[in-house]
Amino acid sequence: MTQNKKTDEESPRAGPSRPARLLDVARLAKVSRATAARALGGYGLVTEETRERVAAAARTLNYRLNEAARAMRAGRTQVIGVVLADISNSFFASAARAIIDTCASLGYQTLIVNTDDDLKTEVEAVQTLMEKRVAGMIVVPSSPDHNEHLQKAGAGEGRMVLLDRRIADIPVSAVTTDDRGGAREAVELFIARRHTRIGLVVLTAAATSHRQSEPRGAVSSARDRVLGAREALAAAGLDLPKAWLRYTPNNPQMIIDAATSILSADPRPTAILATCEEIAIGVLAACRALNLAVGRDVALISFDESPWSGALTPAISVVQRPIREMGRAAVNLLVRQIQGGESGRDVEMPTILIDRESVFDLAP
Amino acid sequence: MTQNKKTDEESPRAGPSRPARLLDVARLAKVSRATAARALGGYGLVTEETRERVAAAARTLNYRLNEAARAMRAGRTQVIGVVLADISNSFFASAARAIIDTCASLGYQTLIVNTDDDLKTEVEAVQTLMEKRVAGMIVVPSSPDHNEHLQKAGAGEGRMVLLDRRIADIPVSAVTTDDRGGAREAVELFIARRHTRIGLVVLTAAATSHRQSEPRGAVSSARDRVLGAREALAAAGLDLPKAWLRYTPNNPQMIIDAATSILSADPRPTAILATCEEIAIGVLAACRALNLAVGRDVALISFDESPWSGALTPAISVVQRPIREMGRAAVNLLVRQIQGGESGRDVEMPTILIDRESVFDLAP
DNA sequence: ATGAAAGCGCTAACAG
DNA sequence: CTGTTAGCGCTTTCAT
Repeated sequence: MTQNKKTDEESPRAGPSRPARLLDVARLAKVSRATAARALGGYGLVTEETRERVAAAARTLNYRLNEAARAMRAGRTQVIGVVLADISNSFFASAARAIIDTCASLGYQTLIVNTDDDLKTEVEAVQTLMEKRVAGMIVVPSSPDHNEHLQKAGAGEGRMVLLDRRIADIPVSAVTTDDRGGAREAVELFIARRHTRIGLVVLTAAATSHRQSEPRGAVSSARDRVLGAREALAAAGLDLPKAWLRYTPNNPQMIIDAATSILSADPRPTAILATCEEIAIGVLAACRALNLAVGRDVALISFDESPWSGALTPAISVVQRPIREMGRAAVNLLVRQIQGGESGRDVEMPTILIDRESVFDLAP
Repeated sequence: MTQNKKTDEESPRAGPSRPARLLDVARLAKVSRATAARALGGYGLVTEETRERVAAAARTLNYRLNEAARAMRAGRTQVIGVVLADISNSFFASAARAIIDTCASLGYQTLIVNTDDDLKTEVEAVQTLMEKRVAGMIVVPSSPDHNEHLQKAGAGEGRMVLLDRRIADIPVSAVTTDDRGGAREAVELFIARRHTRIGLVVLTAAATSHRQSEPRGAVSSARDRVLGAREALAAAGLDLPKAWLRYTPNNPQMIIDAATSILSADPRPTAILATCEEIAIGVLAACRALNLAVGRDVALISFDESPWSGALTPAISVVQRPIREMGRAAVNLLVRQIQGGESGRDVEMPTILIDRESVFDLAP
């Protein structure tokens, strides 16, 4: 026991397989652990010469910081939590791609949770992520009303950024798109092509069956798109009868039913705005079943560009949103909050209307 | 300093916000940390009565194990790494959904890395994940040849399961589908509908420009699909001229070019098998540009069911693969390896041919 | 059956 | 400018 001081020296790690620790680096560089930490971490005071010796030692030993240890010490991890409805949905998948890559480039891991737009699952997910001491989270909120869990998480230690959907009156910044403007432009295009009977199929997590009136829990992006469409309609003195507006949850058959119901109205609309890719697919399916030709009998514009929209015959016109940029922006905003403590302000990104063949001109 | 023993007792954690530690639970239950750990962890010997007292204490304090501390102690995390080409691709997105959910239900986090099917990126990703001490990884290998990095990771501490693609001669189990059988059935359907000029567009990460001959780095799934198609062709005494077979990397324009080139051959095939969704989209686009109608001029079968395949006019026939089940199986296999030490064997799942309208009957 | 105590690898407050 | 040292919360011998 008297020789304990030398124990370190006498027990080099067994086998070359075991990864080097900070202590190993310090020893090789002939400095203390503290100095090595300072040199590597780039904080505190260290001579240039020492710094280099330590760096060299780290390189030869192929040293990599043990993140578990750091996380434990710091009481928080290098993980960013992402709470979204469903990663297999193409919008979220694209956003996730951007988020993951941006996080990786900034040294963060990304932990993804699917909620299927269920509020209870979301609350639990946020709770769990806080317990896991994530550095921050990016949340696509499933509801515009219930936000206590977001308040709590966003206000406290855990930083938060909302994606795709805003929530009024809470101090959490959001990255969204100009959904209202996008919808307005889309409807304006219909009108310019002389359509006057214009229908809307809207996806909402909140709707439990297809309905005409706006469901309570409609999320900001859905609401804004309806709002924008109504604006354009009103500006042209056009009406939006209840029979031409349907809300539907994200279920293939229910979407088809909603679209079918609109297209079976008398008179039926000659143009339809679909608030997302899933809706557009449902409209396509409904048209098929009703033997209506998109681009000839029914004009169609969908939100969100996807790989197939330009490949179909007719090619589908879309309101394109900068999904990758949104994901990137969300991460940057969040990381700035984590590191700098800045609150950061909301970001709203522009949409682009891509006019293809699905919007035909309705001769007068 | 003499009173140090009592320090613990005298300093309850500041504020109720700070999460409870094991020590807090132990104190409330009037046992030592060790006993509390045993009771909660369900190992070692503990009286039933003590166990219950500890459980109750944990419940009242809302205790949750600090994973960072556990990870540090254990030298490994509760994280499963997933290395795939691109999470925004619909096949991988669906697989990821299943993987994430299954992992979550088993208490694992999922860390996803995108490689864009680039070998160098993949090698780095595997390396990084090992350094992060993940419990195991699920890899979609970008190449059938270069596998030293997988060998090293899979053989050592880090457990590994391959997804979607096999690699010969390495002791790492894989979850795949019967791509060969699927392709065979697809071509047999073409033949049953009296098609004799059948073309193939194949996606390979390895191809640098579209080519007729099989590129060296073709991944097992791509190779098997070609193999299956050739089998069916051969069984019917049919030929596959070079002009009707193209390999292309995953780039929209290059895919369209490949499809266009096949459809411009003289004579041109009346049926085309697309090895994945992206290829199908490219074929659709090429047909559009060449003014050829799918389902009338060109029969089409694609691998992988997607939301739009049934909604198009004509509805597209597909070789459906059980993507969710594949993801689930991969996680289960991996976790069994992690926990039980079992090696686990390869899993090959069946495909289902869904016959819709894109395969018309070619009257003799 | 239970408790005391020794670390896992890292950081930071403090002393030189 | 550098070293000493004390933990972060958990697990796991080794005593009792």
